[in-house]
Amino acid sequence: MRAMARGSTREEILSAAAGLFAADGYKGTSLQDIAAAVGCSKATLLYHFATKEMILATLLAPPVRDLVTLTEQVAGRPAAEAQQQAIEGFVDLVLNYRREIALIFHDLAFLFNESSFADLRDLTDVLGAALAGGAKDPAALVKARVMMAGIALITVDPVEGVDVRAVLIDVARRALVQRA
Amino acid sequence: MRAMARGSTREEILSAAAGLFAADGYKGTSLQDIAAAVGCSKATLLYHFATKEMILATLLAPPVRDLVTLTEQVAGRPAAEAQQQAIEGFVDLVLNYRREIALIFHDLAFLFNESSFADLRDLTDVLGAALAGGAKDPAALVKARVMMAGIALITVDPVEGVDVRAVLIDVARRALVQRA
DNA sequence: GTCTATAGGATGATAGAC
DNA sequence: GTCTATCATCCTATAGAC
Repeated sequence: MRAMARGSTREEILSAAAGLFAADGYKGTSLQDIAAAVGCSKATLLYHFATKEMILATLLAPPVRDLVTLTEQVAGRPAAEAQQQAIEGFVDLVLNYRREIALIFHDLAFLFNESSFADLRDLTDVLGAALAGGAKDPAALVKARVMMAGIALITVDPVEGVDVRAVLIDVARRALVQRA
Repeated sequence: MRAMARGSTREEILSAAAGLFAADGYKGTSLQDIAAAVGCSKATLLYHFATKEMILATLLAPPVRDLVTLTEQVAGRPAAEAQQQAIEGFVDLVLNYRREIALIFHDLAFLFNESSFADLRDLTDVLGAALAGGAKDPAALVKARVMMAGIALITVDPVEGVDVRAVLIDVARRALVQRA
């Protein structure tokens, strides 16, 4: 047989890179790391992809494409309908591309896995339990985590003209507190 | 005067590092970058801090300390009371340490600022508007962003034994959809 | 298409003068 | 305490043989 049925080198590179980027982040992964995982040389990587960043761009192209599609679908619909569709569409998109999205947040994993900050996970688990309001089911814990992460992430890009504190508390209560 | 009243070199290093880590991430910031920002040599940095990681650890110590305090405070209280306190306490903690928390998520900023992915911000803005359900006020947009980020971040650390999709859709609806 | 070899530069950290 | 000079290592990317 001339070539292997599965996985041309190019696809093996993408697969290995996806795993390494998700585990160690983009900057935390070197061409050497990818080459070792694939079992080829760095030069081979750069034969198939012009630069390291092109590997990342190729990996992220499908989720970005789906995001474009989703935004097009919700555009111009009645607000309430668009909202429901945006919620379900975004959740599905995220679940379909877990690995690609996880690599965006690699520093989080880095921190949680560094020995010096190992307690962090325990701390957030305790806080998550409190946020779940005593509910012990996994669903409540997932919701608590979603809210912790979401609140933490608004720090990346501040918003003007709002009482951010009040808004964050409100959205967390809506999401987490049982209605009477 | 023997020494400057404000900012010993050590504190100038911490201040410069905080800004650079937040902007470019921990791995994306070199000792050289910090030294240039402070106006000293790399050797001076490493006189004050044993390693680069020690600079990060020093920076993160206060928020971690506050997180410990918060978890202690909610521990052993009635669930409903603990929940309210956890929500407010966590929001305040995040707002108090915006910069320190932002550095954890630097890859996000990296992606959004890379020219190849410049459209991403526009896309998420459109999706955020849809998630806000037609509401135009900044508060609704903040809530939409919180939910997008929170949902995206559950990919970092999957949960077992739940219908994740259903839970995510439920928490997003609770947080975002106006009640009748 | 894949390799070895290497260019050319940045990195974290150290040694030792002042 | 701060510096210059340097080490040893890593990095992305290229050149050229096969």
